[in-house]
Amino acid sequence: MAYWLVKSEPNTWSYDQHAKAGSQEWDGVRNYQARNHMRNMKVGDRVFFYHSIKEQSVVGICEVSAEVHPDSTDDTGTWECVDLITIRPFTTPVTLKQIKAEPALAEMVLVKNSRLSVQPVAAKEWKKICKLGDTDPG
DNA sequence: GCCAACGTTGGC
DNA sequence: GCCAACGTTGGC
Repeated sequence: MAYWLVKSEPNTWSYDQHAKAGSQEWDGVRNYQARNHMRNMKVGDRVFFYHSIKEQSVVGICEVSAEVHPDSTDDTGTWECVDLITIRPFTTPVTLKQIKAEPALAEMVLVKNSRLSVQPVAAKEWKKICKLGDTDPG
């Protein structure tokens, strides 16, 4: 099983909104690197949900509920997306500040390339962040 | 609100 | 195919 991280501005689409929506397309991604990561996602992979801009913290865990398929909001046929379903919110959201302060997380894509909206997460990083958030990693 | 970093576009 | 210009993102 692989681990990932997706980003969203909570003003545009928040973890709570996604929780209410159930299994839901992760649409609107218009970046080739991000799309390529989504192409590699498998059903059951775990995904961190990160709130950018205002909150700047990892707020919850999702699971891939459908493999990559055409993005219904794109009529050019260029862009694809997966479906995600929320699993559990973090007991304590883990802030970007905490992540940057943690040497074991210095190599995270979130730190190195803050603009990439869909990114891989190493198993070690996954465990570490779950621990920081006092949340079950499974 | 500013600005740095990154990705994309388009002229040559 | 290169590179300058532009737009967008997101941390500060």
